[in-house]
Amino acid sequence: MTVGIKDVALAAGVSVATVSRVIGNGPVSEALRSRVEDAIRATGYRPNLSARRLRSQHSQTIGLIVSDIRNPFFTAVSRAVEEAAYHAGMRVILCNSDENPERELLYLRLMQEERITGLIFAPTRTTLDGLDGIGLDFPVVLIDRGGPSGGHDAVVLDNAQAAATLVDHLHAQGYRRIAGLFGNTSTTGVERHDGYRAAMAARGLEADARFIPPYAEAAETEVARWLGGPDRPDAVVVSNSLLLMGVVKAVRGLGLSIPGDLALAGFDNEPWTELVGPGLTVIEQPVHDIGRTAMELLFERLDAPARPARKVVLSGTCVVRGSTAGSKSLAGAAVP
Amino acid sequence: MTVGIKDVALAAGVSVATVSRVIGNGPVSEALRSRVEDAIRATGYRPNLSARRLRSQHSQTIGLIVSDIRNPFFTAVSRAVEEAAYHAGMRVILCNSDENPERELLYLRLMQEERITGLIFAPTRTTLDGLDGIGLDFPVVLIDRGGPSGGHDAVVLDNAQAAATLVDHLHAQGYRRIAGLFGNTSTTGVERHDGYRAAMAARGLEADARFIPPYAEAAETEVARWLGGPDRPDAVVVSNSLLLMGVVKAVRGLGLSIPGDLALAGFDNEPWTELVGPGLTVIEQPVHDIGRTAMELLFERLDAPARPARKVVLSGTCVVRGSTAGSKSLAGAAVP
DNA sequence: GTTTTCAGTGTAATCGTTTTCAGAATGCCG
DNA sequence: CGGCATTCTGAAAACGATTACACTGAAAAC
Repeated sequence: MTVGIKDVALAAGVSVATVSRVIGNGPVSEALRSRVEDAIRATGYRPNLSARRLRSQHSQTIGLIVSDIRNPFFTAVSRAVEEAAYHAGMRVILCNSDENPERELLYLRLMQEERITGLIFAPTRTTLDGLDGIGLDFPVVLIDRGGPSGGHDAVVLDNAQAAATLVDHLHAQGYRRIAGLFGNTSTTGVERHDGYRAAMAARGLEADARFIPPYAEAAETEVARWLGGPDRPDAVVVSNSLLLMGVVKAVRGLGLSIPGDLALAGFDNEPWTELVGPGLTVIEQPVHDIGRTAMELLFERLDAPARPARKVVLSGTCVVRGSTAGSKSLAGAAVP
Repeated sequence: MTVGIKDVALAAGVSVATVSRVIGNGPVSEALRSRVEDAIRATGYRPNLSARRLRSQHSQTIGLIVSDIRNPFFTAVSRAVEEAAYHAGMRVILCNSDENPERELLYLRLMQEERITGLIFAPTRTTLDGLDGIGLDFPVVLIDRGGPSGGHDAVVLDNAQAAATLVDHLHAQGYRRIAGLFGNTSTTGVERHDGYRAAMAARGLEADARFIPPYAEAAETEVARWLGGPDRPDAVVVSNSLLLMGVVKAVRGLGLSIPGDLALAGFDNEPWTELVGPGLTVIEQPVHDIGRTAMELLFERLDAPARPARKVVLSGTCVVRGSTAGSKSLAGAAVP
């Protein structure tokens, strides 16, 4: 038989209300408080969170839905979120959607049943579009995928600018045939593509972009074909680290060198990017800040439900490494 | 006002019991069932999980405590666990202990308050020792760190054998001065060290092992010092991927080459190990199997609480890559 | 034709807390 | 010394579901 608040009350010779007040730091005389605390220790009492949540109507729980926790970006964000949550005395429910709208719906439903306090969510494009129609009764903060400033708070990277930075950097290093490889499920891919395209246009270069599914294998086969074809690029901007990995594999598979045969620039400064080949040039996202800011937005929203939605745009830092060191193209460009 | 089971009952013209039975697939006539289902849809009713758990005394929740979800090993395991859990209609509570015994205690307490059904746990050595004294009222399955076959179910890698495999492989490639670098917080470090030491002894080689805190930086400085010292090894067996990363950094920082100046063999076949330098030789752990097996053990334990504890030992696969390609030592060994 | 089953349904008790409300005790003031 | 805040404390009513139990009517068994 598990010990409940009644048993503690009995042991301490007080009412259950008093025990509850001791736990919740309510007004209790010192004498009783210590008697109750002794009783709690003696009985090994642990409050039942389900009962507590039911009665108090506070779940003290925030939901976190990401596409895949194995993506280091989300791993890092989730740690930041959890840290902030536990500091605020809250719990986190983590769900992996696998970029699958059905699973997202399933988990949104779960969140409602858990009566969560608020949600931090990195939705697919399809779910993002229908989000307002679902009738969620808790605030939502979008991360990573902001969308076109819908009615929700959001914290995102300045994707367009980051992509443009990479293009500019490659251009400055003398590369001209700069291709782009983007994931096709999230809005980040779209935004980064836009930035890429704009920067290319600004330089008077011809854009050559492809959208593919967010798997390393997809990138690998795509790039292998690309490098064998007629429109062979001499540099590639890659939309995320998973795809970047695929590209590296393809290049190595073909026995080509980085940056000699193909320069590479991507997103997410993961530890290994420093160690691969000459080091990979990447945009470093402020992952921890993203998680923390999302929690801040959420808390502020809970404080003031009526305030207009805000979108926080953080900018990334360009970490330059050997994978974009100039360049035979530079020499080539000097010829004519 | 949130809609409760009463509102649904009212809308459908039935009692709350009937609504509850519809939800729980209890015995209800077809006519009423569809009327209730319509009412649920119409009202947008979502059952309150706290209430349900309180009354039914089933939390349908399993706990998962790991040291750090950013460690790809645990990331992968957690996905496997979640997958199995959601298949069984259960939820997962994930906690990061950061290898900190205090936090572990904190989270164990949380688990009790959540009245979880069972726990999957990768404990530090200190917590493992005191685990029986805590009086947990749910079954525990240990992962990654089994300990000396305590009273708990566990699923672990055959660490000693895996480490020995790496030593044997390095020996076969002609290396003789084979050092070992191990994490000092978990039992895995200890077991891998034992395997390393035994294999070295069996070959008549002198072991040279060091235990360090589980951070890449620690490995980096340690190895930098090591390579500058008099006992400079020509190969290193490294206990986990975080440390392995540190070692690679150190070697590159010193401008040395792999495997020319130092051969490397480690644990965990993460995607990037294939891409670094000539590729890193590693022991691949069956991460997904570990998670799945842990859940299976847990379910079986729930079925049969009395059955004696079982320890499942899985073996890893040695993935050979360039970082252990033989070797100037081989030439050296041929001289005398 | 009467008695048993039995499937389907409703009523009310229950899970373990928090919280409202009212009462008891204390101190202060006039 | 009586009245009035002020502070603690306890009894009892929620919270929103599940489930034990009693009941109904129809079908089956005698």
